[in-house]
Amino acid sequence: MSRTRLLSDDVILERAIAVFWRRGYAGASLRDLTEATGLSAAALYHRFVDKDGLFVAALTRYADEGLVERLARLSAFDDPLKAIRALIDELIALSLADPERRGCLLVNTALDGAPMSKAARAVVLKRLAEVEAFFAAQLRRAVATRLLPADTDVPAKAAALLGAVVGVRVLARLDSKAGRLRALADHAMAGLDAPARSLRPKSLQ
Amino acid sequence: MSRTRLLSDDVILERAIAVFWRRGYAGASLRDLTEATGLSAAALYHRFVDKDGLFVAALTRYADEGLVERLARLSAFDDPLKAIRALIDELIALSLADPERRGCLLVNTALDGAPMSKAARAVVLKRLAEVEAFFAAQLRRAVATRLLPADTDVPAKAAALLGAVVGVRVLARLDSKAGRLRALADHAMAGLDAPARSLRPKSLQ
DNA sequence: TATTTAATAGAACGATCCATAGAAATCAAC
DNA sequence: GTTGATTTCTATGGATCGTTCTATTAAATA
Repeated sequence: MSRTRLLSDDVILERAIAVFWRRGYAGASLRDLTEATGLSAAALYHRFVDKDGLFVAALTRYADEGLVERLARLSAFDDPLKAIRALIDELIALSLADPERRGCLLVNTALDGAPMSKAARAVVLKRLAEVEAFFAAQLRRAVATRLLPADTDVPAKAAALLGAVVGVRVLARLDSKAGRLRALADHAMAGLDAPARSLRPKSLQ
Repeated sequence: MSRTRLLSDDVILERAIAVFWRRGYAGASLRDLTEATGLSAAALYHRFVDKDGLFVAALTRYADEGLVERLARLSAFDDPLKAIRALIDELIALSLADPERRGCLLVNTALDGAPMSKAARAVVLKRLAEVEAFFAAQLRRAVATRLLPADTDVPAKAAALLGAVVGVRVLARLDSKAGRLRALADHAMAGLDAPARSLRPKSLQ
């Protein structure tokens, strides 16, 4: 009963993601967005209310696209530790494959200081929490199958792994050769079956 | 032979740092900066040429203030591994002590997508490289004194530690209880004397 | 075909952006 | 007190910001 849309939401968001990814929220102007999407500002506003609405939609789609399938697929691995390592390796490969070195839109947004909506922040928190939950689930499996010691502090290790992933994504934005990122991954995995002990200062024990 | 300055560069940069830290580069308007510093835009431009000049000066001062003394002091530790751990712990304490949860200005800037000068990016790269160099130096000492195995891959481990620090700074911006950050630190230290082995997928060895 | 309804574009909005020009203010040297 | 150098403020420039108004287009329904 109405005019058909020239562009699907999919296409628009795909193009908007590229802009936000490259420029950040505050750095992405409406002009950038209209040029990239091929839609007028009025049309964008008609669909997404305002700039922040478009941003939240873009963020959500970015996570849906890059995270959901990946976590589901890796969760099906027989070896939970290999699932963890595979996730990190895939994110490294993604980072290295991007000639623009844009890192991860979610992580970039987490550090974006520009004033933005609570909704946008909430998306970031929720999606990173999904990654952490994935790690926790795999670690629990690993403990259950005795791949890791029974006294493993699963939440702590899951948080540490999330930190490692974030580290990879940030370093990937700087310059970082492939070797550095892999070193980070190796280090993160090595820390799993090596409970903190000798290296921890006495004062902190 | 001229009019005396109302405010020292120290004071101005201190206040400008607070603005850039809270808002990011693109998010910090000249209005924000003039209000925070108490100086007119013209006066700021007279001293720092343009917004980016002020930003670079602020970034540099931020690093000089937070990094130089700290790295020098910790380098004097007898135990190099304790020096590493102390740096991480101090950064965690700093992160937790900030009620605004602004993280680290250098790391935030590294991820800031907004168009900014090469000079600003260069400052970030240089200062984070200093942290990595500190880690590398301590690791070399640790190897020399047999605290770590002789075959330790120092550059790889240094990069991994830098990644851990970055991870701490990012997670600290999200919500992150103290426990999560300490878990990350524990994990990072644990990975040091545990060379990657069993957990590394066969395909990657 | 006429009507309805959503999607779109163009033009313009006020606000704010970064930046500058010119004058006023201040202090040291003479 | 005059001169000269420098800092500062006021005022404002043009550009761009995010947003909205109005009108047009195109498809679905009647």
